[in-house]
Amino acid sequence: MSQGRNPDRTRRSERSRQAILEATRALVSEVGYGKVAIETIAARAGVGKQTIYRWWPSKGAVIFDAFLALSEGAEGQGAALPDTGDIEVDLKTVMRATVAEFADPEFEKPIRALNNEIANDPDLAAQYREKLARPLDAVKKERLRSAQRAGQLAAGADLDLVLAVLYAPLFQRWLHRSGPLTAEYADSLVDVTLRAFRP
Amino acid sequence: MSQGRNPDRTRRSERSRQAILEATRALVSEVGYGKVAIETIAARAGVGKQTIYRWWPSKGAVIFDAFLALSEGAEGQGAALPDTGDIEVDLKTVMRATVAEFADPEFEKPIRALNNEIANDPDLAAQYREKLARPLDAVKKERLRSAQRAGQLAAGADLDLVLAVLYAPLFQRWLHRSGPLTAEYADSLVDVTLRAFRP
Amino acid sequence: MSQGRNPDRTRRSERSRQAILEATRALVSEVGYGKVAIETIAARAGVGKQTIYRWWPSKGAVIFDAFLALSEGAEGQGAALPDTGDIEVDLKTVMRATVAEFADPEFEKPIRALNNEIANDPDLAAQYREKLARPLDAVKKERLRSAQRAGQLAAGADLDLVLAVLYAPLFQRWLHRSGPLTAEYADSLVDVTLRAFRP
Amino acid sequence: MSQGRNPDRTRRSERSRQAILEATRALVSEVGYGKVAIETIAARAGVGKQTIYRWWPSKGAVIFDAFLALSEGAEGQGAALPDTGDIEVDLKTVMRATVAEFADPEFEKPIRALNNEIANDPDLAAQYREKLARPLDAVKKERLRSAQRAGQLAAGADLDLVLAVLYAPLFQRWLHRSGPLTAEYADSLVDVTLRAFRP
DNA sequence: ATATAAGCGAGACGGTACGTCCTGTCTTTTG
DNA sequence: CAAAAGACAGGACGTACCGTCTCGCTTATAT
Repeated sequence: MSQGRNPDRTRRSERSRQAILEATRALVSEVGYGKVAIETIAARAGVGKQTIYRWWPSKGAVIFDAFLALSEGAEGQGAALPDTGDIEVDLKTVMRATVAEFADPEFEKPIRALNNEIANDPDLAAQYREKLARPLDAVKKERLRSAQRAGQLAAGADLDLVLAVLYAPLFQRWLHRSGPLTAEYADSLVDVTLRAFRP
Repeated sequence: MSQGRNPDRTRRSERSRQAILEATRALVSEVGYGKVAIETIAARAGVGKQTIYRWWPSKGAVIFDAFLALSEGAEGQGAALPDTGDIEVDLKTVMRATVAEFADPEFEKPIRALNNEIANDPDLAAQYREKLARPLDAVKKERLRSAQRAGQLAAGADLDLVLAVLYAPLFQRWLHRSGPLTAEYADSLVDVTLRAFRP
Repeated sequence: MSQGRNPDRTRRSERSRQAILEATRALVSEVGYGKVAIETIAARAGVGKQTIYRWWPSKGAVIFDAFLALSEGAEGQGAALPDTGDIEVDLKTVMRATVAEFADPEFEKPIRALNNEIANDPDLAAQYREKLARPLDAVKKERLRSAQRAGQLAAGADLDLVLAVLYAPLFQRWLHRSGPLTAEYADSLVDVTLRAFRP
Repeated sequence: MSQGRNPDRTRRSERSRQAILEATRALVSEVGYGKVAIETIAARAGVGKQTIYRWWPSKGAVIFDAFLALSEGAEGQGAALPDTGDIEVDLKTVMRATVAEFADPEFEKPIRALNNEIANDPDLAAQYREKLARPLDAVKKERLRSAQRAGQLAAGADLDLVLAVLYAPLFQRWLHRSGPLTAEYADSLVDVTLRAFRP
């Protein structure tokens, strides 16, 4: 199906849309989720408030979109996980990177903001799963399937469960600040997972 | 938060304190976390706003206290986990109960509210860990240690990690609504965990 | 405002013009002057907002035109005042009719709206005087001149002043609601005027 | 029974009330009635918007109060009209002063604003009549009664009607800008009135 | 037993932000 | 190719709460 120009007949201003998302990103990073006001976004974006309310149902939706849009390009490029042939090595590489990302104070506020929206709005959660989580998981599962083929992972393993065991503890530790996010922790999660799902 | 050791120290009105916590619980259940206003709590509790501000630093702290107080009794009573001698059976019992609790629509809003506070306020997160999570974890670890002694669990297993692998996937699925909370899911988490940490 | 002498000059849509004026009249009657919005007029008239802005400089001008247009026909027809030969009788007839008109709740809102525009916009006031007040006054003065010729009114009387004494008290009483608008009041104004200007 | 402290003691801030009225007066004079915004009044007065909405039902009421308050002192002092014994001389003095006042461009905007409110809000009109118009009329009627006693005015004259004939034409000329406000016009109104109501 | 001071209910205050409405301009689409 | 449809930046509306600040009143020591 040809991509083409957008045949949809909305008269929506792309310029304003971009300005709003950009201003939102900037403000969330600067003052944190709770203190971002629609009025401030509008002012910063040089946009009338109505233009925001016309296209988004809530502040949460704007913030969500702002960061969703940000990640939409990345996902296409970093399409595949490393595959050295050794699943343990590769997972540790990936998990350590994830740990580092979470630990980066720069991303702290935006990620918490995004998470907040997801946790409190079922609609946004659904969007998140479909547009962000699922594609990212697909990439990871691809690598896991490769490991299954290589006999490094149980053939019958439920890959969603594998991912949950791998990532959920890390996520929870970050969310509740219940412990330090270290490379060691990343490694031990990989170890546990591989032990649980070895052939 | 909940008052100090010496109750004679202050002239704080216990009646007002209870009314505030009770009103807060009711309001969170009725309208959800985001829409609870201090003014509404005060009105519902028949209390001046200042009485709230005098004793709690933020709305989050009130909500947090409201539910912390609720759980404070429970923890003492249900002190120990079942111990039939079979760790798999016992964990499945406990996990299924947890799943049921999360799935209960009645507790949906309060637990999300509480989680919200924890995720966004490091101070409350610390309190949560110390007053709620740690005691509950201690009880579970006790049962795990019993399993270690019985040779059903690796002797050297990091029990915090065991609990993380057991509970975090469930928590994340609930938080992000990424799947149904079923007894089957509970069971598979127990299976995975025991496989990862068998002697 | 109402269109120029040469109708071929512009490509203005007469259909739209009529629809706008009609919608304006309806809305003023329904919700009163203060609450009539250009957007509502446009919607009701099935017209783009721009079509209103293209031809009128302000909301006041539209409202003014709407009622000016309404009176434009009437003035030509009811060209002359009754002339029974007795100025007192005739003036009382006319004044009682005026009182009745003002007292009609149906015309309350439109007349107040029109007056509002006149009182607050010098340009509209000038138009009003020229297009509405002057012609109407001319008709009345004609009758007064007839009375002068009949020796019922001082020959040198300033007819503008006569009309002012006759009508201004009535107008003010209506505008400020400072008293009831009755036939008796109409009569006493005629009596006073004739006393002041008898030959 | 001792009077004591004021029992209907509201907690209303007199300071804020004054600041609001003062700011309103200033703004009406500066930008005219139509462009005064509640938000601007609040900002100028250093007051929260709610403090205005708490005590006044509408913008009109604030503006009305602002100018009512202004006139409240004056009325007590300038209690009596001049009484030289010659009603014609005294009325001309007073009417010329009134004409001068209306002609003063300084008072143009406030008086028009006040009139606007009265013309469009029956409640404010009632207040106006009672608090401003009636007391002022009472003073004038006192002088007219003195003239009746001196045989310069018909004993049975309806004094309200006398005042209407005297003032209404002037008021209407000012409101609709239908002619210049001159001393000559003032004089001729006095002449007409005295002719109509001579003994 | 009495003053005295803290805590209390109440609620006004200066503010910030909300979400809606309308203005007057500009752009796109349609008949 | 004119006009409807309607998006846009801007800004005021009136409401809801924030967190602070008196008010009088009650109550519970600490003289």
